[in-house]
Amino acid sequence: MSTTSDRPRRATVHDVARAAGVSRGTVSRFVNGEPYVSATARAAIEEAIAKVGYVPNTAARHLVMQRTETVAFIVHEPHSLFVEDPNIGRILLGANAALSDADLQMAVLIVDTDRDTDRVARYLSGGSVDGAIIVSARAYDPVARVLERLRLPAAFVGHPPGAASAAFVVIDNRGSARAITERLAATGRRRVGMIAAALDRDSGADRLAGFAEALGADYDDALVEPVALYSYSAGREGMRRLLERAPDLDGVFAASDAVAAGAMDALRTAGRRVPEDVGVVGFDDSAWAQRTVPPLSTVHQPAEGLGREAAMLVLRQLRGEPATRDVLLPSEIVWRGSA
Amino acid sequence: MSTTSDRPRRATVHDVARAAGVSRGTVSRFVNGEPYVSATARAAIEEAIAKVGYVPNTAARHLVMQRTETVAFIVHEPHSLFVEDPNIGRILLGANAALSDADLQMAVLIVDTDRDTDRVARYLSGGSVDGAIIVSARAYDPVARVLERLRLPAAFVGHPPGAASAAFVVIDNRGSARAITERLAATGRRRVGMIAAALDRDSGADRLAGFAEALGADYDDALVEPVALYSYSAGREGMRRLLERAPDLDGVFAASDAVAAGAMDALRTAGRRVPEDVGVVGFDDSAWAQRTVPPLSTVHQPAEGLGREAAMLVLRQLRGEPATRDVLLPSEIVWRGSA
DNA sequence: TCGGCGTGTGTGCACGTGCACAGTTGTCGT
DNA sequence: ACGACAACTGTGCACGTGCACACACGCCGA
Repeated sequence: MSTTSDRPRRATVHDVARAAGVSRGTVSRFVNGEPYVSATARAAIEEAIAKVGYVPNTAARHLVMQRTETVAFIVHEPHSLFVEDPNIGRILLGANAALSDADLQMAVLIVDTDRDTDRVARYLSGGSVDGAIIVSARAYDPVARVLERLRLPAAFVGHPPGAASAAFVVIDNRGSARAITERLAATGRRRVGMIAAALDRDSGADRLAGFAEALGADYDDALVEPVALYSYSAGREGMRRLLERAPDLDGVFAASDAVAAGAMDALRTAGRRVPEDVGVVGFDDSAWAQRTVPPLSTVHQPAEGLGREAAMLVLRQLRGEPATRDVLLPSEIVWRGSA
Repeated sequence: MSTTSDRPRRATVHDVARAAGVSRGTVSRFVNGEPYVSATARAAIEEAIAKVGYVPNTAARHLVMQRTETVAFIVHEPHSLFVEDPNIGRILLGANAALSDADLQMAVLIVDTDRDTDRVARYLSGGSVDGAIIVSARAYDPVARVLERLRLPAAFVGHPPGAASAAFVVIDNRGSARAITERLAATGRRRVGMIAAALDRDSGADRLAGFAEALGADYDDALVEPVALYSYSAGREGMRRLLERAPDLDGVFAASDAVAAGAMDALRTAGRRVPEDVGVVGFDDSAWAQRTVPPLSTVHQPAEGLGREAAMLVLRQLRGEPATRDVLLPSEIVWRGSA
């Protein structure tokens, strides 16, 4: 006798109809809040529902409605970073809040290996979701292509890869990077470097572009150290290498707060004081920023807002409203003690 | 014309059957890998599936199979902590990996407000999931009661609340707390205090019990500072208050690494050196532990393993196997520089 | 008195699948 | 030559719901 089979049979609309002495149709109308249900019927059905413990069957409803009331939240990121990067968690929470308010469910899909890609593509094709929110997709993301082929309402956090004609929500990475680099330079730094992360994504490339723009003629290729991920360990290693190459460096723009925290660790190990010897600025204003010593000067990024707005974009498409194509959220510099 | 309606009609088993010149039944058998499908039929169906781009409809399958191939991952935690606590993310990843391997989906449900509780209870009752993994449920958790009423296969990370007859996976919080407190005391500390968090949960209460056990006759109520959450800010505030009350304190056991990190911040602000003036130990061995200065001595908790084992417990129940009632995962002390 | 209308109710069909069952072949042993 | 049996295929029903449609009733104006 399996645990599954001795689970109590779930009550259906038939059971309610029988208990209330009306027909299935009337129960259905009541449940969906339609008009043309008499007061006596209402009362009888209400009581019957409570008595038999009726809850509409989701699968049956999905089948007939051709809707699942579920939106996929796709994170295209190594597992380790999903845990480490507080931004992703905050984006997820923002999206979840907006979807919950609209009574939609969220299905979290974490894409790391190629096997995951196949699994997710199959899942999306199976009609299990009405739409999708995609975080940190890279160039020529196969999942993004599947989404486009299915014409599934979607919204990207960050610029969509390739020429995808999809909605997205962003902050001005380039302008913000330029602004904070200028501010760092204005503290009197002569040799300013950058630990540039995730250059295969727009966010990473734009932050580097803004950095270069700010320095203008002073920009020096040799002071840019590219690393793969927005992670603590990448920041530490990057800083170590950069310091070897340019020991006279007196300012660093790290592509994210996690990277900056790692960089500060490497600077400390190398015996440099922050901010006396080297000024450090980051990007994101995540939980990292307030817990480094000294606290980090950085660009505040409204992570929950990004998630919420992305969810809104999907919801609007679901309602058939003309898509607001892209949303730009404001970001601002937060100056603390690290520079 | 809504965006929804001009989405291409999805191919069904009928379309495949027509294109391959066979009947629905044969296609169904092929798709589900059943025997009794001729080689010629196989080839024709395979080609037809590729041609029309067929993917089985999830909702229809769920309806007829009375199974959704989905397991809920329920986090009963304030939103802020979901982002801050790396443990939850790691538990989630471990569970997700195990479920993915079994080709099951994961639905993340975050319960914070009472409104969330209702929403989640409704969702679970709707038959949308085959089972559930519950993280950090508190005493008399209404969601846990719903689960029990529905007889839904479930597994708790940590002890289930109340007298729920559910499976769970834990570490030995009490024994580990005792061991690390003894080790801390053995470094010659005379006045050892504790910042005790989340006493309304077994994990929190057990860690306090282990602490008291270790000190034995030396245990002093006045050196225990209770705080609500396993959070950085709670740790900082708790340490501040504890230090006011007991300035002669020379050792602290913090109930989690995040709490310990906050405590170290407060100690630094108060001008105490770690570990010279005050020895600090934590619990979890999360990302926090390796990034405090100095790095934290703590209890290593196999967070991903907890998630994976919880998923396994649910999977076993789903297969109708007799439930392994509880799993105890090993934990060990990691000694670094903070004590 | 009768047609029309607004209100309330019941019934059949469709959604796309899995599965039990009933056929239809062909082969092999007696 | 004929039944038994294996290999394969097609058809009807069920899963639980929403929706279109048909129908029943009371009331009002002509």
